[in-house]
Amino acid sequence: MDLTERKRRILRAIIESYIQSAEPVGSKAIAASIGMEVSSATIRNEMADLEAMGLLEKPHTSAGRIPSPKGYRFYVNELMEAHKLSLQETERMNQALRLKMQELDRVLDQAGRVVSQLTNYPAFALSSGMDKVTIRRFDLLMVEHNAFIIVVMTDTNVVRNRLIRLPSDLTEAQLQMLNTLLNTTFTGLTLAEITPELMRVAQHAAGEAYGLISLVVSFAMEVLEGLEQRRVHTSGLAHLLELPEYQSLDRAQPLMSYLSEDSDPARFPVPKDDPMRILIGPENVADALKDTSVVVASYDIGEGMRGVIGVVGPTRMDYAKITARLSYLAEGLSRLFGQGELPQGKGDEN
Amino acid sequence: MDLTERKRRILRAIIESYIQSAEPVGSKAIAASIGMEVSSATIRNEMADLEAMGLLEKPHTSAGRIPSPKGYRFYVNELMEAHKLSLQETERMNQALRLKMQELDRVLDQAGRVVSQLTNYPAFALSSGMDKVTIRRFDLLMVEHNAFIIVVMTDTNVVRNRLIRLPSDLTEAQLQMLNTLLNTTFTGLTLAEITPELMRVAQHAAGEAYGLISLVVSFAMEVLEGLEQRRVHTSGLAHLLELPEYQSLDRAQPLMSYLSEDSDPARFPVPKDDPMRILIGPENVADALKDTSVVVASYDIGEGMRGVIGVVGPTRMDYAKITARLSYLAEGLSRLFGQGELPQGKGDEN
DNA sequence: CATTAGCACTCAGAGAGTTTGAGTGCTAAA
DNA sequence: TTTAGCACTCAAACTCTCTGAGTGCTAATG
Repeated sequence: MDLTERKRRILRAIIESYIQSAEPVGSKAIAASIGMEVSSATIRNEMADLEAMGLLEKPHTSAGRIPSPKGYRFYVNELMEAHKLSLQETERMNQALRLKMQELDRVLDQAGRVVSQLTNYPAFALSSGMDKVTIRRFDLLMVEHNAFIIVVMTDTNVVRNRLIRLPSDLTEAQLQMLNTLLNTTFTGLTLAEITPELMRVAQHAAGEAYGLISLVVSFAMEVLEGLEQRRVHTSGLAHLLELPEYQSLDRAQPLMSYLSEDSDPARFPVPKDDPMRILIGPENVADALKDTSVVVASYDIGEGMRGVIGVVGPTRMDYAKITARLSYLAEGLSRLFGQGELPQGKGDEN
Repeated sequence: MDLTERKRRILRAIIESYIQSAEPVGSKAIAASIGMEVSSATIRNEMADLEAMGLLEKPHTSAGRIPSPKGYRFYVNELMEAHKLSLQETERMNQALRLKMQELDRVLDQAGRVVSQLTNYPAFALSSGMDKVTIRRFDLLMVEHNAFIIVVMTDTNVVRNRLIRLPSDLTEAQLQMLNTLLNTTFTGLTLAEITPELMRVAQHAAGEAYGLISLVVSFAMEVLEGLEQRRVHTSGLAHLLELPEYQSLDRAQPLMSYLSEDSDPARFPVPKDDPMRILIGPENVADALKDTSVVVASYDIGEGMRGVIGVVGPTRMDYAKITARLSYLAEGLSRLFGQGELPQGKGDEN
């Protein structure tokens, strides 16, 4: 798609004006806005050309033009200039990143929330799961004569624990034995490899403490399961209602519902290769997103996992600004706990 | 407030009709609905009386009547009959409760989500924090020569852990020493009692390993802090838009925003004594809730904490149904982990 | 040949006026 | 005390008209 320099300038002016105002743009306004010595009639001719190429469209005969999805795509690929982040903006994000991030879940939630506040669009955050995680070691800590703590660590350095209370008493020696048995039998196995047969064999070996084995192992399995699971967090949904395109309930409601039912991570696009991806209108697979745009960025969470944060908005969203912020934040997050090391030297992997 | 039996029946019929339809109720409809041998004119007279008492109001002269907040209050206190839960409903809730509940945070989230799905109204869930929690014990587990796990257990039986990686190596003996020092110095203290002076003393005692002390203790402090914190989860916001009273954006938007900014738990009402509380329209403190009703139930989370779940909706919400469901769920939650014991014998306190 | 001025044409949206019908309050009779 | 009857009210829906921003086309211009 080749365009003369003038057409490019006009297209760009139209898109940027429409991004601002959400109102169809007329030839006169453009003639005035670009500092060029051409009349509105000329602009009209150019606009007709751009429309013929499929880059613009008309809501109706006597309105101005609005960009088509194809137009946005061209803008994003060729016309858009990188948005410079203000000091204020980066400071805001840095501050958000510095928050105490205790659990992965909470980090995601937090990340989504920050993005949403920063962009004034709804945001979502999800983690892509892993399915070859194994348990690296078990530790059993005696607490009282009838209670102990299971500590389980995976090969991806995730540590989880649970307190177990028993109806009967337990000796330190028993616990020790159990511990050894667990570490020899159940380490290095993926969730799928922990079979009922294996369980039966282990229970047999455990003698008296055979009931405890299944207790501990089922906890370990829960942990592995939890790591496989992908969860989505959405936030800032209410921002939708502030946008002129969602003043009509008919348009807001379906999208709103779609985004709220955040149970299914599959419905959210995940960038394949690139760290950042923009999906404009019909480029989205999901029907409910057909006339919205989605910008997603991915970041390294360490432990072999990648996190994804994204923003959903009308097709006329300010791509330059959004991509700048999103990628800054994604980078920050990568840095933050991609290495398992926080700037302050806190290695939180819980 | 004394009413004749007939007035009671009429008021109840009006309220229940309005709960269903959200449309002002006319005298004729009522005359037909209650199986009574009276004409609409009589009903009109009675309605005029009820209006004089402040139980009903008119949106405008030529419309039917709608209940006033006072009317709802009367209904809730005296007229409402307990809603019977269907087998299907209880089954649905039981199923939700049976879900694997790993972390408190997730439980809250889940509880709110279930309520919201069950009632078709937005729901919120929050935990009221504790501030006299202390650390009961520390355990340090060596993982590699330069990494160990901190396991911390509070007097409320919450167990948390973190993996720490060090730039330098560490001996088992050092770790042992550290462990003892921590257990003698920092157990039994609330967050406020862990003073900088105490830290300095301990660091001095730790000799070589003085840097590690602050690492571990600051993690412990984070844990205590986390338990003090109250967090809110809202869900099902999109349901608002399905209701006729929120078809106008002007009404939906402020409420939506209010509920979305879930950072501040203070904005959500917490029932003081009763296990269940109903706040009708202006009975709410927050301005944004002035013409909505809120139903909240609290439940025991064990560990001396109480959880709160609630539903927000228009004043005409179906109080009978909502209270029934909410209290069933709250009871279930209390049972579920109030005792620290799950039905299946899983004592999850992570 | 590209550009421009001029003009007729289009059409969504705002505003004004009209109609409709559900519902009320009052009065007089049962 | 209840009821039938009737005049009255008023929001909501509908229709009609007007307005003005914006277009496309044509003919003139450099």
